[in-house]
Amino acid sequence: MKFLEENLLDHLQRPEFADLFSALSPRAYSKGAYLSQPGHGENLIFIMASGRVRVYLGYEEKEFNLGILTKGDIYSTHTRTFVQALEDIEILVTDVATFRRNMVKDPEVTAAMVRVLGNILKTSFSIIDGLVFKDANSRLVALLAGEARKHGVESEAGIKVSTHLSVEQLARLVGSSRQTVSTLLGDLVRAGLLVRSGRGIFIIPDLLLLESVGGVEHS
Amino acid sequence: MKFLEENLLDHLQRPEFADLFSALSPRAYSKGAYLSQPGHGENLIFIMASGRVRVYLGYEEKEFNLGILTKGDIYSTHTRTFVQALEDIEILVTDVATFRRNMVKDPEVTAAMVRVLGNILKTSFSIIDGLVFKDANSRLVALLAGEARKHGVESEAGIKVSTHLSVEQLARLVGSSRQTVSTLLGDLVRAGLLVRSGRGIFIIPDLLLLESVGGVEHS
DNA sequence: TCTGTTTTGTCACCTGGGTGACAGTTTTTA
DNA sequence: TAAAAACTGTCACCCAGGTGACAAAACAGA
Repeated sequence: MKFLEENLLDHLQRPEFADLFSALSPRAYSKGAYLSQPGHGENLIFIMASGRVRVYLGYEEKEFNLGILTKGDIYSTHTRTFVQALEDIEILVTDVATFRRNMVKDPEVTAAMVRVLGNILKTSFSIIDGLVFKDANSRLVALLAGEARKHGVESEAGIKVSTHLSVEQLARLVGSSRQTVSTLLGDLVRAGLLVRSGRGIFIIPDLLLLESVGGVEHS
Repeated sequence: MKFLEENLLDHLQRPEFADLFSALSPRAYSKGAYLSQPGHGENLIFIMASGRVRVYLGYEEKEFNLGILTKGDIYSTHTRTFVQALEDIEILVTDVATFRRNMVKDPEVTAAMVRVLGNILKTSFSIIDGLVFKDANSRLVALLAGEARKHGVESEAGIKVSTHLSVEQLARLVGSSRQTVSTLLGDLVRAGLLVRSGRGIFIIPDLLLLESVGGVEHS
C-alpha cells in the first residue's frame, strides 16, 4: 500500500515539525475495537502509529472490505465506513480544523492521503464491479478467474487455485446462497470448465474459456 | 466541489513554478469527446484548465456518475472510469513519472488530488449503497427520500420534489424496469405515502414514514 | 474403526422482478 | 386542432435465485 518510500511518521518526528507534531494527541485501541462507525463519533483525522486497522462498509447482512491501514496512513473518523482495529494499535489524532490549518500544507501528509484514498477508491470500484453483475454465475466465475489470475499456480492439468474456502464462504463472497453456489459449481464441473480437487481447491483447465462463460450476456 | 479557496491553476502560474508549469502540455477536447476510457490509452495525469468533464463508471447497460471535474481539478487517464467532456474543454497533461517527480511535493497539487479523490470516493459509496439494497422498492424509496432531502421544497401538503424525470428515467436510476417502477409508485400513492402532481413532480406528506417503508428488512 | 460434526449436493417451493403487449393518457408538432 | 409521438398503468408469463429440508459425503477424534 506504499507509494513513497519515506515513512510519514519519521517525517513528522523531525525537529522542524515539533510544533506540528505536538498538535497530535496519541490514542490506543485494543484489538477488535472500533475507531469509528458511521453516524456517531467525532470528526477527527488520525494517523496510524502502529498496528493495522480494517476499513470497511457494513450493511445489515454484508460487509465489504475497503482496505487495511498501516503505519503512516491517514484517515478520518467522519466517514460512512467502519474502522476497526485488527490488533492492538496506536494512533495520533487531531481535529479537522487543526489538521486543515497546519498539516494540509505538508506534501508528505497530503501525499499519504492521496495514497490511502486512491487505494480505497480502487477497491470500492471493485466492489461496484462485483455488485453490478446481476447473476450469481457471472460473479462466481469472475471471482474464480480473478483468484486464478492473482494466486493461481500453473500445473499440468491447468491453473490450480487454492482458496481454502468452503462453498458457504464462497457464497458469501459473491453475495449468493450456499445452495446456489453449490449448484453452479456443479454445473461448471459438469461442463468441464472446472475440476475440484479437495475442499477449497480448484483446477481451471482453460481460464479464457471459463471467463467466456461468465458475464457475456449479449442482448 | 471546492475545499480550498485558492485556485490551483493560478497557483501553478505564479513565476516560481515556471519550470514546473512548463512540464505540462496543453490539450483541447470538444464536447462529448472522451479524455480516457478504461483499458486503452496512455497513463497520464491531467489538470483541468477550462470546461467541465464527467467521470463515470460504465458497464454494458448502466452508467454511474462519479463526479464532475472543473477548473483546477486533477485526475488520471489510467483508471477504470470513463472521462468525458461535457463541453469544449482544455486540460494540461503530463506523464505520471514527471508528475511524481515534480509535482507531488507541492501541497496545492496534492490537496487538489485529495479533494477530487475524496469526492469521487464519497459518490462511489453512495453507488454501493444503492446497489446493496436488493429490492427495487427500497432503492426507489431511498432515491426519492434522498432527492427530497437535497432538493425538496417545503409546501403545505408536504415536501415537494421536482425531479423532472419520467418513470423510465427513474427506473434506470434505481436499476429497475419502467413497469416495475410504475407499479411501485402506484403502490406508494395508494398507501398515501406519495402524491403525484404532474410529470416528474412528487409530494411527500411524511418523509419519515416514507423512509420507514423502504429498506427496513428485519429478519 | 466407529461416531459425531461439518460440508456438500439436490429437491420442491415461493417470491421478486424482468419482459412483451396493449390500452389509455398526455404532450408535441405540424 | 388533428395526428403523431411520448408517456403511463396493468396484466400475463417466465426465470433466477432464496429458503428449508434432508441425505450423502468428508472429516476429525478417540
